[in-house]
Amino acid sequence: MTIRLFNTLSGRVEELSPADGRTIRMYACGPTVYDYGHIGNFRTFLQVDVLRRFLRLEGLETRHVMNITDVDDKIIRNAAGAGVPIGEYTPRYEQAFFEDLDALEVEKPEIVARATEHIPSMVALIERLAAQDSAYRTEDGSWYFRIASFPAYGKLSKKDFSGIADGARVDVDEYDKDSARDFALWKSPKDGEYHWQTELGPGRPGWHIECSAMATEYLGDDFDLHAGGEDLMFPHHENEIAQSESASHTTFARHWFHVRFLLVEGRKMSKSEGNFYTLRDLLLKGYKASAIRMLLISVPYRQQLNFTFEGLAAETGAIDRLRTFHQRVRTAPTVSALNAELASETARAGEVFCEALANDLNTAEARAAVFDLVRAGNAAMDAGTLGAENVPQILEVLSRFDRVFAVLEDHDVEWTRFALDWAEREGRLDQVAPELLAQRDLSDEKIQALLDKRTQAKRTRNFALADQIRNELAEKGIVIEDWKDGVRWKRK
RNA sequence: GCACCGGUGGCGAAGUGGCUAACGCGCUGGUCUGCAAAACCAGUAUUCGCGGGUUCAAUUCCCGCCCGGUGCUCCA
Repeated sequence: MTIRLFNTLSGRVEELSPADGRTIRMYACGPTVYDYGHIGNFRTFLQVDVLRRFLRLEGLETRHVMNITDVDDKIIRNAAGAGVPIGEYTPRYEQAFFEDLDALEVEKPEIVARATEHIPSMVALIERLAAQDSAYRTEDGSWYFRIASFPAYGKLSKKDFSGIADGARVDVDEYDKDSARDFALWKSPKDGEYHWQTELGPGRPGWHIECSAMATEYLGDDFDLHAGGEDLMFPHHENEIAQSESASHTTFARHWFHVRFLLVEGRKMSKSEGNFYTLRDLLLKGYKASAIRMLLISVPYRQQLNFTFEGLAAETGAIDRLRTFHQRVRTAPTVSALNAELASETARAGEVFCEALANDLNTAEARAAVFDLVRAGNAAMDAGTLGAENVPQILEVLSRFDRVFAVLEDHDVEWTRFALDWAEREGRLDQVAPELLAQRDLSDEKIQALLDKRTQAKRTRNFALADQIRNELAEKGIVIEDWKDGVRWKRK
């Protein structure tokens, strides 16, 4: 199937295909590991995950590189504040980042590259630029990229810098560089800052150079796709293009994928608005990892998603319904005759699912197709017309769905427990929802004992006692369901 | 201020120059139940921010306005 995706560079929806016919070589800007990731960060990583999962569903391979920025101004500042070297400061946040990705079922890229482990590649790239006068050194020993040397500058973000590129020199004294727009490739150390001794002199890399160097090292001078949040378009990605193409004299990335920012409760997310949430904040409030994933991927990546707690609750319900259906299809009684109408609805759901994703990753339409199948399937099961042959067909579509959405398998309880353990270690139990805290002291055995007591009460028609036990458990977030074959319960 | 994107039912949203405007959640009713819960079924926008225009026909195209968001000195 032809996969069509919006390309920021051309401003149009275009076919995405691997240059070599089978492997998509892609680079996605990763995190700066100075703090815990927030839901805005994760929307981007999740949408890239949806893309790579879909590419693989379509039979392509992926060679996906993600960088870890483990040296930059914020890290240096925070590490200094904590009184530790940056090499001791960043690993815990990098680890936390990957734990969060695990909780969100984000597949790990084939290659994860740390900036601090690729200094020689960056130095080599800067030297190549310097050799052709695209880079220059300033008084203090820093190196800058000369934007005037790259006429195409601005082609990604559609900005016109021709006025500057004309060679008109801006005030040199103020910036100590030739043009105000020129950006740092290599920063000389200020009073005792951490630095590397290199052929360029002592210093540390600028932010943009790490991505250029690592992308090229693992993917070659030109590759298929480059991804990131919309804010990175300018200047970060523009600068990557300038550096890389100046050095290689070929196209850097052919396709550029940018994920839109989200709103939280209708407002832009910011610490001052009080609507800034990390993944862990939400888990401790009692929201499930799967619901967070579902909400963040269900709105197509170019739309401005409004992230709300009501939406989170809605997705929890939607996932329950899907999981219940999945289970029901596997265990429902069947008849020998194929339900032809259901078979054709199943086939259509499978087709629409892939077509929607192939059409610029329309996740909303894709999941709608699956819910259509859920309704049709349930109706057939209610009517007792589910054919034995219908079952594998439906399961195949669900499997297809889940290879991209990854929400059918229930790992929610373990991730919530993980977050609770983390909160305890960090002394953050005060941030945990009371319901979750109450549940912590409630072992499965205790719950079972209470349920037995309730069943006994019901048997003697002592409904007042039975309901009292049910209410007590409900207050602690334990939901009871009386089924024909016995009592089931779950942690809400 | 300049540039770009969006404004669809109670909420999140898909979509299209003309077919009953998807889907999820919620809500209402029903089946089931001691009552619930869960599950299932049914119903739930004469209408797509506001005003004008183009057209046989606009939510869908154009113009203006209002509102939200993003970028314009490294926030996904």
